[in-house]
Amino acid sequence: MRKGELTRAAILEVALNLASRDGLEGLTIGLLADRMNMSKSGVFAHFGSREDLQSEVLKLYHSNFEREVFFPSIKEARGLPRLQAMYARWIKRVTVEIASGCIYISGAVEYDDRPGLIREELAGMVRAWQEALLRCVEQTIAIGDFKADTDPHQVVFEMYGLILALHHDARFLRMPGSVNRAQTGFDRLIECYQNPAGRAA
Amino acid sequence: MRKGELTRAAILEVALNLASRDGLEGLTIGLLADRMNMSKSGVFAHFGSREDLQSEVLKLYHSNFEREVFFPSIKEARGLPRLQAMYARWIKRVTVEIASGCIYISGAVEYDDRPGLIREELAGMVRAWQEALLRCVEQTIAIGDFKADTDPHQVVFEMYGLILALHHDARFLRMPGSVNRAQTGFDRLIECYQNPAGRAA
DNA sequence: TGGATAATAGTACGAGCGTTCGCATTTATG
DNA sequence: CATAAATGCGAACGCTCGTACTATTATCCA
Repeated sequence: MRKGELTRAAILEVALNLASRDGLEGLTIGLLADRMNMSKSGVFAHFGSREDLQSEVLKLYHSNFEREVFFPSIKEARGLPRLQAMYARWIKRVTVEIASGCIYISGAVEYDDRPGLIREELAGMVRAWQEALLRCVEQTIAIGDFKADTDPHQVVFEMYGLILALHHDARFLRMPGSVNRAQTGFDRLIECYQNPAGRAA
Repeated sequence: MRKGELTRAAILEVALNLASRDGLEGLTIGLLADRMNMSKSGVFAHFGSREDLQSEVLKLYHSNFEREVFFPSIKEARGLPRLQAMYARWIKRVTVEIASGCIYISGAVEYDDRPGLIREELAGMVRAWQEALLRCVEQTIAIGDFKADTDPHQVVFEMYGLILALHHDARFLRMPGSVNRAQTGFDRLIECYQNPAGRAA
């Protein structure tokens, strides 16, 4: 019982690395077994199916994302400080993932036309993150850090775009300076929507 | 001689559709043969290898992109009008591709860590498009439509981000209103960088 | 420490992959 | 019309995939 859970966790960690590089659809039990110095069936026995394995990897990625980006940020003060913290931690994470790959981003492409459990789970997680951003922007408006006529969906849309561009230019095109551009774009975004009167609260 | 080139072109068109949906790596000779009502070997005989097939599909996609987006836009007047035309046609194309898939975008994820001919070709095309945008932005600055201290790379970066966000939200998350947000974001971008004095030319 | 149980290895299967090759058929040309 | 070339089919190869089933080995608890 104890040993099993241990190796299962070890398998999942290696699987997360492989899936980050090759995508969840590129994750293969054979390669995973090689990396673990185990037999295919030995690895497979820990999961009911490949889809199960993918789902567990996805959940692991999600909880890592929450731990590194979301949870630390909501400790910041509501409004602009919290929004900036979210974005800063997000960029920090994606910057690391330029080398390893980002499952939220690669998964969005892999599963944009592939129905099934993984697609639904992944879309749920991405939507949850966007909604967390949305709530934060709404609070930023309500507090008075952003202008009252700000469209919160628009802000989230553009934030996501900056991150996607960062991932694209840095990881695919290997372009230097992308991190700075993602930050500059966010600064300009804030400047545009910021309330000149300052917060009313 | 004649018949061969004809079916080859027909194969490439179907292959482009499949690759748009499933990605260039998801393109399979077996499925392609089914769609063509041909045998696998019959399809294969038109190309030296699968990589050749992928490369030809990619070139076909590229020339379609140029024909629909780039070439019509450079007929517009240099500066802001041309930049706006480029973006408008780009959005129009991606809007259609929300249903079919965009190979530039899916390919960027598929090949971000997969070295080889296809990666190099794809990266070259994407870089060429970004450089075309870059030149256009530089002209927009030189003409005086944009402020003189505008960073052209930053503008291209943000334009690309808006398109990526559009593709992500509309195709993966099936979110309505994404096209409008991509347009709104571009309008705000122009407003930020536009020269208040107007063009000096 | 012994016996139940969990964990892993080994093997095999059927399917799909890209690719090769020989043969039939269609096509274009003298 | 005949003939040479172009074209496509069918079968097979070696490989990898996910998965199922059976042994064997390691682990845990009484």
